[in-house]
Amino acid sequence: MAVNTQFSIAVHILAASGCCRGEGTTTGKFALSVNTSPSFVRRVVSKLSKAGLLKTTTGKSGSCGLAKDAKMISLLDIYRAVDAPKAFSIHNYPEQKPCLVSCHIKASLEKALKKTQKAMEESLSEISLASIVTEVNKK
Amino acid sequence: MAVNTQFSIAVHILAASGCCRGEGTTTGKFALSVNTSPSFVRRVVSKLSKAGLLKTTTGKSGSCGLAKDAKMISLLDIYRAVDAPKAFSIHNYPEQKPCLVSCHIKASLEKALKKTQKAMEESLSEISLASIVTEVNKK
DNA sequence: CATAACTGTTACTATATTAGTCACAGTTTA
DNA sequence: TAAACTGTGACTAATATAGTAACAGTTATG
Repeated sequence: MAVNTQFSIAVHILAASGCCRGEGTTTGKFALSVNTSPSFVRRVVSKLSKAGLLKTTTGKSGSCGLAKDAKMISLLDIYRAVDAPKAFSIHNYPEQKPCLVSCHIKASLEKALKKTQKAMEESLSEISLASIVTEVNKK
Repeated sequence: MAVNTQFSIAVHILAASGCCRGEGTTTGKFALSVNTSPSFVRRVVSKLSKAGLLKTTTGKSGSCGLAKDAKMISLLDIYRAVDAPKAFSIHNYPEQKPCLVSCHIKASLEKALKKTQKAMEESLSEISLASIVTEVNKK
């Protein structure tokens, strides 16, 4: 379970908010659709709301709706909103002085992986929520 | 700790194997350099060995050495050798029949994320172990 | 005005993945 | 034959994440 699924849950919630206009788009309904607890959904919704992707109204008959056009929301926006962990993590440890590798590998690796992270984020930025919604509706 | 650091440790080990020719490249030495236990290093070494990236000799004065030229080893090779987790994981749950999104989102998302995973792997394949070694030696 | 039905948030528990440790079998050199 | 390696398996510890419950705050509606 130690794998972050918030990103995919977030996409699900946003897609549902985009598709099911009119019907009750509440965290309770989402929880059923995603098959998790309303509380967990609310936690994700809260992040999306703070990131300006989702607009929520409180009170009775409160609901969730996209804050902007689905075309204007990329998967990268969602990725950042839930602040998913980096693709790679570099192990951290004190440098062992006599060892050249031990002292310098971290910087070298970080530099290299920054490129990879960027490649991934660029790819995410090219996929819009709208394309996901279209795909879902097509079937 | 539920973050996979084996990849970066693997790179460290391979870099050390490339740099420190001659000196004792044993799992014990690596453990000091990486600041972890010899046993854990051996587990990673074992994977790298099976993947054909590292050549080990057993017995007294056994050691580790690159199985091929550092130029011929990409970070993608290493990534695959330690079988690091995918960049994204899609949450799994039973489909909720009446909900269109619940039934179709998974396939749509998988398709989209496959692109991203591929972008990441392509980026990794463009970085060679040799470039890391050069970087380390430069300093 | 009271109640019902939402969101937003905190605190706590359960679970799964990963690293760390120990132990020992197998191998090879001296 | 002993010493010093690799290779593995079993077990424990640490930690990130999901799951759960409880409650405060908000708003529509009778």
